[in-house]
Amino acid sequence: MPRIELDKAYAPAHVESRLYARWEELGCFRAPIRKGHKPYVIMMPPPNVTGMLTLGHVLNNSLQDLLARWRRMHGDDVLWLPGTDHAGIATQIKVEDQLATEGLTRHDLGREKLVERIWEWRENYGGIILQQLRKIGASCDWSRTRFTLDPDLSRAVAEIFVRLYNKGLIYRGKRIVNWDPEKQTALSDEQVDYRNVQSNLWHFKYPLSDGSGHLVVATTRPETMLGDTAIAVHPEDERYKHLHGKTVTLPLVGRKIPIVPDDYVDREFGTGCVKVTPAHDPNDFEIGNRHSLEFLVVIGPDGTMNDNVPAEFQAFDRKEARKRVVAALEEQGFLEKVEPYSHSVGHNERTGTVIEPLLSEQWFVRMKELAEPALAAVREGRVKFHPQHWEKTYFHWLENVRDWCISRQIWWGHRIPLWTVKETGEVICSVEDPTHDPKYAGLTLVQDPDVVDTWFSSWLWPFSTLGWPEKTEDLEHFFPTSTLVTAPDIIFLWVARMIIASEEVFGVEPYRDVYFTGVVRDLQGRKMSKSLGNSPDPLEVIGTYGADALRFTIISQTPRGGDVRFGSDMCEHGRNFANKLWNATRFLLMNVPEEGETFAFDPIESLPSAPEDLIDRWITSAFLSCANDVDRALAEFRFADAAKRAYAFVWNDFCDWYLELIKVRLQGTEEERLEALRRAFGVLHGIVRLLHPFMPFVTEEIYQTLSKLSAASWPVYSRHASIMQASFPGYIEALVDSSVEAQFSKLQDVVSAIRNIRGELRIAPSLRIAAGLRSDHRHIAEEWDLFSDFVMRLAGLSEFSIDKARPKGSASAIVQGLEVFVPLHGLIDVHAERARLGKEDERLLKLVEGTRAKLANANFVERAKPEVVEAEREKLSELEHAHEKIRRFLDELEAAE
RNA sequence: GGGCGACUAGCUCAGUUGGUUAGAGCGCUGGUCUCACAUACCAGAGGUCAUAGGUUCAAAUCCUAUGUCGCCCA
Repeated sequence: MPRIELDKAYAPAHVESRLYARWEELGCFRAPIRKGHKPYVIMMPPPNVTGMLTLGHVLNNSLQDLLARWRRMHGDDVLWLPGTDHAGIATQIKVEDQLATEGLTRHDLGREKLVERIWEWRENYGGIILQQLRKIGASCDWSRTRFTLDPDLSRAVAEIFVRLYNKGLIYRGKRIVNWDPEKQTALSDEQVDYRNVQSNLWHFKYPLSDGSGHLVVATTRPETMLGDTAIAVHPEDERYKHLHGKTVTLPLVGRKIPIVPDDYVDREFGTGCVKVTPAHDPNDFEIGNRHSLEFLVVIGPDGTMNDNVPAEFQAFDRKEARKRVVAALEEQGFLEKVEPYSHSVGHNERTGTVIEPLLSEQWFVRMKELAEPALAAVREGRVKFHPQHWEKTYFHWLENVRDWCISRQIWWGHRIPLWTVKETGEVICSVEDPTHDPKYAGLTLVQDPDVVDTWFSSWLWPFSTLGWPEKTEDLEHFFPTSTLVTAPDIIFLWVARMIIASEEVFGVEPYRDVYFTGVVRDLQGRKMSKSLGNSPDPLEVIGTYGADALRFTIISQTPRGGDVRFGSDMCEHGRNFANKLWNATRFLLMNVPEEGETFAFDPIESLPSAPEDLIDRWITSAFLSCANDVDRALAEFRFADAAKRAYAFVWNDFCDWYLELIKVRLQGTEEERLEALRRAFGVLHGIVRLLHPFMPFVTEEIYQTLSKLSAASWPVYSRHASIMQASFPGYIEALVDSSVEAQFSKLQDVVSAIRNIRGELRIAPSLRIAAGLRSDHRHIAEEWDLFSDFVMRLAGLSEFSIDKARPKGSASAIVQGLEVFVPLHGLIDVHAERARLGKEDERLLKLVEGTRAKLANANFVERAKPEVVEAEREKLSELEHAHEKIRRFLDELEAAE
C-alpha cells in the first residue's frame, strides 16, 4: 500500500460537507430501538421557524451534540429530536410585513387566506435554521423532525386543552391582560418585557364633592383618569381617615367617585392618594374587586379612547389623549405639578409596542394545583438543574405562579377547540371538530376565534413529538427523556411548564437533567443583538475557521452555566487544535513503511498490558486517566473542563512530549520503529474517539484514514463505517499507574531544567552542548542510562553524563532532589548564570523562611492535621537542601571567576 | 424595592470538601523555519485573588459589610 499523505494543514472546508452527507447516508443519526440498550434522549428546544442560526444556537446545539455523540459512543440508543416552533406572533408578523410591501393587510386576505399564506411562507423559508444546524455537525435524527403545528402535535394540543377544560383547569375570565394594541392580541406575563422609560409624574387635584377642598393624586398615565372609578388611600393613613366613604368629583368628567381605604396604597408615594382605574391597571383591578367598583373601559383594543369618555377625547390614540387630558386639566386648574419620573413600562418583547393593560375576556389555565407536582419533581431531585442555583428561581416562580392567559387574538396557531351552539348557547369542548357531528345537525356551531399561546404547544414538546396521545413505540421507548439543554431565560415560559404538563399527563418528569447555558455576549460583555451589529454570523465563522474550531472554542469557553464572551478571533484556539491533531496524524503517517506488508496497529484498549517501555506505559496511563476525567466531566456537565482536559493531554503530553520522544525510537532499528509506531497509532486511535464528540469532523477524517491504513487487522468489534459507531475510550485500571507518571515527570523536569539554562543563558538552540546529572544519595546511572538518548534529543545535547563529577564552573539546577548541570567551559556568560541562580536563591529563601515560620508556630504543629504538618516538614527539608545547593553553586561561580 | 450571580495575570477563564510554591489559553518579551505543525517549537516576564472586617494554627476558598457589574422578579 502506498504511504498515505495528508495536507500540511487541516482544511475543514474540504471535509465537512462530505462527511456530513456520508453520516446521513449511513443513517448514523437515526435513533435505534434496541433490546438491552439504554435510551438517551434530548429534545432540541425548537427554534422559531422564522429563526436564523445565532451563536446562542451554536452554543446550545454544540452542547447537545456533544452529549448525543458521547452517549452514542457509549452504546446508548440516542435520540436527539429536532424541530421548529411555529412562533405564533413572530411568524404572523413576518408574513404581515411581507403583505404590507404589497399594500395589503391581513384583513384584506381574511383568516383562511392569511393562514394559507403563512404555510406557504413556511414551505419556502421556514426552518432554514435546521439546515444551518447541519453545518455545525448536529447529529440529530432528522427523520423525526417535528413542527409544533404538525397535525399530530395539533391533536396533542387539543387533547390537553380538552382534558384540562374538563377538569375545570381552563376557564374563561374577565381579567386585565397584557394587550398589544398594534397586533391586537393578548400576551402572557412572560412575553412582556419591562423597560425603564423616562416620563413624568403628573400631580392632579381632585376636588371633594362636598366642596371641602381637594385631594392630590400622582400618576404616570393621565389619560386613564377618564376611567377612574375611585380614589384609594391607606386605611391607617391619619391624613385621610376622615374622608373614608366620601366622594370626589372627577375633573373633566364630573363623575362622583368614592374614596376607599386599601392596604395596597403606599403612604410614602406621592401624596398617599392614588387614582383607581380598575379596567386599565392590574393593581387597580384588584382594588376594584375588593371594593366592588365599577370597571370602566375607556381605551379600546386598538389603543384609542372609546365612547366612555367625553366627546372631546374620543377616538384619540393613547399618546394624543394623554396630551389633551393634561392640557385640559391644566387649563381648568387641576394640574398641580409635573415632575420628571422614570418607571418601567411593559413592551411586547418581540415588537417593542407599549403594552396596554386591558380588561378583557380571555382563557386562563388555573396554575396553582398544576404547579404542585412540578415543584415536587425538582424538590425531590427527580429533575436536577445544572447549575443547581436555578432551582431557586424555579421555586420562586412556581410558588407564586399566577394563572396563565393562553388565548391569543391572532390567526396563526392552534385554534381553541371550543364551539358554541348559536341556538342553545351550549359550549362544546372537543378534540374532534363537532361541526359535522349528526348530534348537532341543523344547528349553527361557532368555534372560538382565538388560538392558544405558542407555549401551550411547546409545553408538550417532550412527548407530543413522540406521538402522544397515541401510544407509540417511540413514546414507549424514549419517554421520559434524559437531558434538556436550554437557556435560563425561558425557565418559566418553557421549562417549568413542560414539567407541569408532563406531571399532569404522565405523573412523571419529562427529563432527569436540565442544563442551563449562559448567554453569548461580545467581548465587551454586551448581549449579541442585531441592532448593535455585534453578532457574528456563525456560518461565516465556520467558513473561516471550520465547524470543529467554532464548536471546540465555544465549548471550552463556556464557564459552567455562566455567560460566554465571544469574539470570532477566539476560534483560532479551536482551529489550531484541530490542526495540531491533524499534524500529529500526518507525522505518524510519514513514518509508516512505504512499501511491503500492510502496517497494522491495535486500538489502545487492545494493547497488551504493561509494555516494557516507560514512555509507552506513561502515555497509556496518561491517556486513560485523561479519558476517565473527560468522561466524568461530561457526566457532570462540566463541558469546558472536559474540553480543556482533553486539549491539555493531546497538546502537551501527546504532541509536546510523547511524539518528540518517540522520534528517538523512530530512528532506531526497524523493529523499534514499528513497535513505537504501533503504540503511537493505538493512542491516536483513542484520542480521536475521545475528541469526536467535541470535534466531529476532523476526528472522523482521521479515523477514516486510520481505518484505511489498518482496519483489516482490527478486531471485528472495533471496525466501523464511522467513528460515530466506535466506542468512547474506556478506563482500564490496570494500565493506569501513578508511579510511572511520577517517574516520567522526573524525566520531564530534568529536560526542562536544561532547557531553562539554555534559554536563560542565551545558548543558541542549534548548539549541541553537554549536560550532566548527579545525586548525593545514590547511584542513578542504572535508571537514567535508559533515558539518556531521550534527554539528549529533547534538550539538544551532544553528551549527557550521569552520576559523574560536576565540573567547577557549571550552570546548575536542582529538580526533584537531582542535580542538573551544564558545564560552561568558559563559553557561557557567568554573569547571566549568577543572575539566574541569584533569582532562584531568592525564591527558595523566601519559601524556606515561610515554611520555617509556619513550623515554628506551636499552634500550627499542635492543631493542624498530622499529615499536613508532616508534609510541611518534608517540604522544608527539600527546600533547604535545594537552597543550600544553589548557594554552593553561587560560591563556586564566584571562585571560578 | 426583593432575589440571584459574578469580581483571580493586559484579555478570556480554571481553582473540587479551607492545607505543598494560585494555573491554562490568548496577548507580551527573548530566541528558533530543530526532517508533523510558524495555525508551530523553546524559554521568560506578569497576580497584595474587588475592598474592609471577622472565624481559624491556616482563607482565593467560610461568615459579615461595602463597592462595581450583570441577570431575574415586582
